[in-house]
Amino acid sequence: MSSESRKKNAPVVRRRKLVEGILAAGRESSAATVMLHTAIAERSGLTATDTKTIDTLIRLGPVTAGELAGYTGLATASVTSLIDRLEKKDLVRRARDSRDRRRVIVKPVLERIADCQNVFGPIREGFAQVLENYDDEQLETILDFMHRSSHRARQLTAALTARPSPLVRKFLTRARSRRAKSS
Amino acid sequence: MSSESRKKNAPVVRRRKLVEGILAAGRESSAATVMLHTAIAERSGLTATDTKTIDTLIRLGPVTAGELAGYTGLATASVTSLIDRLEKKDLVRRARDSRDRRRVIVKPVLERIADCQNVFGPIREGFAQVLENYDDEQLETILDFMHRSSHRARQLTAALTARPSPLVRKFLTRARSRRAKSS
DNA sequence: CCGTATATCTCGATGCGTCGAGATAATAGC
DNA sequence: GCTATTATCTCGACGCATCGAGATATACGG
Repeated sequence: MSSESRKKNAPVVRRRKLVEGILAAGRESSAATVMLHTAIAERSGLTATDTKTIDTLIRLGPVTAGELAGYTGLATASVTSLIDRLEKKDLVRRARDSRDRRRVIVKPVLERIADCQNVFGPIREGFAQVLENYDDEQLETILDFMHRSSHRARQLTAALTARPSPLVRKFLTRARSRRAKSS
Repeated sequence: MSSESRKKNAPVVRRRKLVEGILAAGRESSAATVMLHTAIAERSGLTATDTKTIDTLIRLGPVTAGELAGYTGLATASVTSLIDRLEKKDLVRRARDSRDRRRVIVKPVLERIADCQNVFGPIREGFAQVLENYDDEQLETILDFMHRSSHRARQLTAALTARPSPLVRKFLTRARSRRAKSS
């Protein structure tokens, strides 16, 4: 954990600066990431909710419409039209659960998604180029860092989305939009 | 730059795997980032455009309303209400250009922004913790990587946003939303 | 001064995502 | 089989960001 105590002396300052720099760079970087994703979504004619949903589906695989409502925090009615939108673009497909035929299973159409993100062609290549600047050991570090930081990002997201309770959340949402109007 | 030629042999495979892993992790990570930002924005009652604008202002400093229209790709009417929204929350302030009093200079209220992102308190701390896993040299690598990759992200965003010409873009935008409806 | 160009704003309209409430279909218990 | 429950969908309405067109204010050239 802490291995800075046996260093000379100024190194502590150096480290502080490093950490500071990375945190700043992190903000820049995530802003850039968001912009990039926005651009991609716009190109594909997707909304923020759409891309969020697709990301979720990629991570979790097929889920039911109800579960999607849970993950996205949307009303079931909204989820229906969300699925409609995505299905129209063939990014997901509806399938009925054979066990419980009321259920709708939403499956991501991975080829189409990857394809639609063939925007990702140039992007992939672009980032691959960036990686050429590092040796294997450094890449290990980077990989490890990405895992850790994205894990942490998810934790933080969950904490923020923190629905104190499924119902209170509704209440808060309403209060929020009202506030925005009146003020 | 390239120092892999004097390595043994199987390392090539290992490197391919590493790069592959990082690219995959990168997608995961940026998805997580987007989600986190969405959550933050929602908490603050901001729209995607709002946060994008704020990011722009942080990077560029004060700009005129017209320039904002350029950067965001919005109509001037939209920019007006955009500034209204942000000003209402005191995240930006209007100031008249003394040289040309027609101009409205939009200044980010950095304290308020940082404050509003005091959501960033926990976030900052969260990521700082992640950094404790690495020694100084590794942090250097990470910092360098973040700079390079966010720079690349901006390039790619610019390429995507690529307005073939200021006017054609309008046309494309219209075509896009129309497509979404008819289909 | 006076007309033209520029920068922003106002206003009314539109599109889109979301929601609540009720409808529909399928399951589960008795 | 009948009823209560669950999962999703349909419908109508609403909020909000965006837009186009015209209004207002300022700058610039003659």
